Amino acid sequence: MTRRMDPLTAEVLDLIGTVVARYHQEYDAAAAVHHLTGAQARVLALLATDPLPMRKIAERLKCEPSNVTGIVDRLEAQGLAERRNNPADRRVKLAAATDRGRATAEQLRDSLEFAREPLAALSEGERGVLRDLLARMVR
Amino acid sequence: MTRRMDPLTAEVLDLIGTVVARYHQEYDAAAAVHHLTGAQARVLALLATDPLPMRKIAERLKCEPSNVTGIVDRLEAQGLAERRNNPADRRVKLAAATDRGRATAEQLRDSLEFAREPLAALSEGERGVLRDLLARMVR
DNA sequence: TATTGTTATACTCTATAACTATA
DNA sequence: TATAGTTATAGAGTATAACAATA
Repeated sequence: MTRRMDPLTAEVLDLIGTVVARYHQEYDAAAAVHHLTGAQARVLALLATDPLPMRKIAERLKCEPSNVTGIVDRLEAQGLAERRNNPADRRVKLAAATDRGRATAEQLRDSLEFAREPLAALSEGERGVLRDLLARMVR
Repeated sequence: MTRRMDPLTAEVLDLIGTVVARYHQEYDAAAAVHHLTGAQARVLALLATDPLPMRKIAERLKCEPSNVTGIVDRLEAQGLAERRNNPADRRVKLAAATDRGRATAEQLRDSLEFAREPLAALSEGERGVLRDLLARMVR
């Protein structure tokens, strides 16, 4: 059922594994500065753009809705998010970032060292090439 | 203390975020086929190459040594790994993959859909460019 | 009846601290 | 004393199943 892959693809895959590991380290460290876990920071980043029903957050995170309850609870406990009722459908609760939550999300995004150190090693032209290749991979 | 980043860098960072998310989905799904969690699969992949002291595994995973105990316990319970004594230093325990463990690790690696579908969208020349850019990012 | 969010439960991963057996 | 591994503990994320409120 499995298939061998060519050496170049294996090499790229290995590098992506390294990038993935590095990305998580940096992301979690940046989140920890604000006393947030990675999952909490990810949800806060989602809410910073727009309020979202709990169910939609679960879809974005690709996890079960029951898990979102706890994550939003912890954001709420830190005053970074709040739950709002939806008059149009009273079953729905909208999670929304507070002003402090939005400010934290912005700081978090701007402080991602990952964006600077590793990417700074590339010229602007090379970053453009990288963008195009990644975009086609992810498409 | 934070600094704005240029739009191109932000775009690349976003793409990397997408790649990271996709990578984890695929990796965890591939691991689940073998009744393994992501962490267990990662340790098994390490052991497939060479036996390692518990302490070294923790360093590679960048986690505390106490966590490795449980992960290796679960691999051992499935007959995929075993602990061996080190005669040279009897404090050390070497975790080693069993034959079944090595076979599982190989299947796991070859079954990584991530390597095929997204990377297949690129030509061999493009994969080479991607490898070089990622290698320079990662150093 | 179906859907939204929550609660209850159990498992894994994580860090911290204390313990053991070696060195 | 110091080091390797374990145990104990607590917090967080995860899936599953059952539940209340609402549609």
